[in-house]
Amino acid sequence: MFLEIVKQLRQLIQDEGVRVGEKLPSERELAERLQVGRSTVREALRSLELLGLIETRRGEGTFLSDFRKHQLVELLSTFILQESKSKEDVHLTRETLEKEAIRTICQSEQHQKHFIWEAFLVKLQQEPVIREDIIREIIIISGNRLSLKVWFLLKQFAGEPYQSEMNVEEKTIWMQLLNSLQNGKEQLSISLYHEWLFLMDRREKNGSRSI
Amino acid sequence: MFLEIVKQLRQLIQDEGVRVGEKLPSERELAERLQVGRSTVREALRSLELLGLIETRRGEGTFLSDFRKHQLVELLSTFILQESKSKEDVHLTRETLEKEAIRTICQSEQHQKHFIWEAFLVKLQQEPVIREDIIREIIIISGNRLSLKVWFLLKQFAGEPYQSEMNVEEKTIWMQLLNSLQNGKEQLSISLYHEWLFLMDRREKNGSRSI
DNA sequence: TAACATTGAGTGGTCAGACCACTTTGTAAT
DNA sequence: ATTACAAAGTGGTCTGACCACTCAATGTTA
Repeated sequence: MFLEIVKQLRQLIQDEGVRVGEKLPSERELAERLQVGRSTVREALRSLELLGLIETRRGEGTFLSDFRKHQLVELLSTFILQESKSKEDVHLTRETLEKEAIRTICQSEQHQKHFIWEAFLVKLQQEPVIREDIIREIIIISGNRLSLKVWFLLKQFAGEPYQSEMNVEEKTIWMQLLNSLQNGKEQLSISLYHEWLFLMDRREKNGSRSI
Repeated sequence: MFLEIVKQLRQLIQDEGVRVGEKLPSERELAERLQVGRSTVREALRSLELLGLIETRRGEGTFLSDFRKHQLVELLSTFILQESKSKEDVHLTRETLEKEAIRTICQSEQHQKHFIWEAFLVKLQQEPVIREDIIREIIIISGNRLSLKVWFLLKQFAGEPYQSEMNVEEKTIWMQLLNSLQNGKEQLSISLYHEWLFLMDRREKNGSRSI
């Protein structure tokens, strides 16, 4: 069973003391050492590669990669999102993550530290202001990397409105929201966020009011 | 690249409308249809198998399996969850989804319909009361299938506390929470939920107070 | 007719060998 | 010393060949 090979590979990596970034034995050598065919070794290696545990470079070899780069979310998303036909669900879940980021920021002491808002302010003041950039900044500030990853994926599925830029109305709201966040006013922040959503919604229905 | 084949396989599954438990085309047929060698198809299939997305039975064929059975968690958790920050992220994201479900229920008109609460009540009144079942019911009622799926995955990472049963204290809170939900009281519901989280937290630190 | 045994087609599991494209390294010519 | 070329090594892919197994059609027997 090729699962056995996966196991043996892990054992071999451990015994050999292969460290992150270092090279593994070649496929042909592994096949000989594990006493199996090369194709069997490859099936195991490709599985580990799909998981993001190893990295292969043609002509060079196979390397142990940093598993902090794991592709868990990416992988699962392709299978989860495929059946979730409802765009509405994607939207709602994405908005959930955004709102929670806002709440987290307000409830933590983070919002008091001025330097945190620097990047945010810069993005909001320069032209053009891309929605995606602003929201991403908010989630980064909230500090939950997993949320950020999930959000990033959902955003890709959500498509349009995020890739375009904010109009004057939206920017006004976000300036208020920034202020509200800095003062840790949760209720007000959420209200402003909802107000922004409402604006986006109307814009989408009315057609090309943007740009 | 074999990643391309993984992608194409997904597409094929979708186009063909293969459902969970049903049989996929044979490796030889797939090779012919995708215009690649059988070994390449196998590398892709074995990867999906390691993820638990398909199941192969010698002499019979390859079958689409329920993604909920995937062993990804077991495989990756040893690598990923070593940093305590990761664990915390998982917890927080999971709680985010749970809270949002509560909010959604309160804000919709759903909570007024009595029949919705039947399954919930049954689960809460019978013994033993498994935490996981209750929360799942809440998210189902909220109606966001995508959230449910993401939550399901995170729950597996979260591990312990969810698989055991509630004690008397917890059940009391949940009876109140149920009542609060039925009346659409958002603030109160969230407060009760937080109270429950606090209880779980304390229980975890104090050790084996449950069962 | 019913129960059993046999056979063959189809399937995944594995292997060996052959190319290909690419990278690295060693070697020879300049 | 630099450059140009050749060779070895590596992953990527395909082919064909077995094996072990399952299942269903077929044939055989009671």
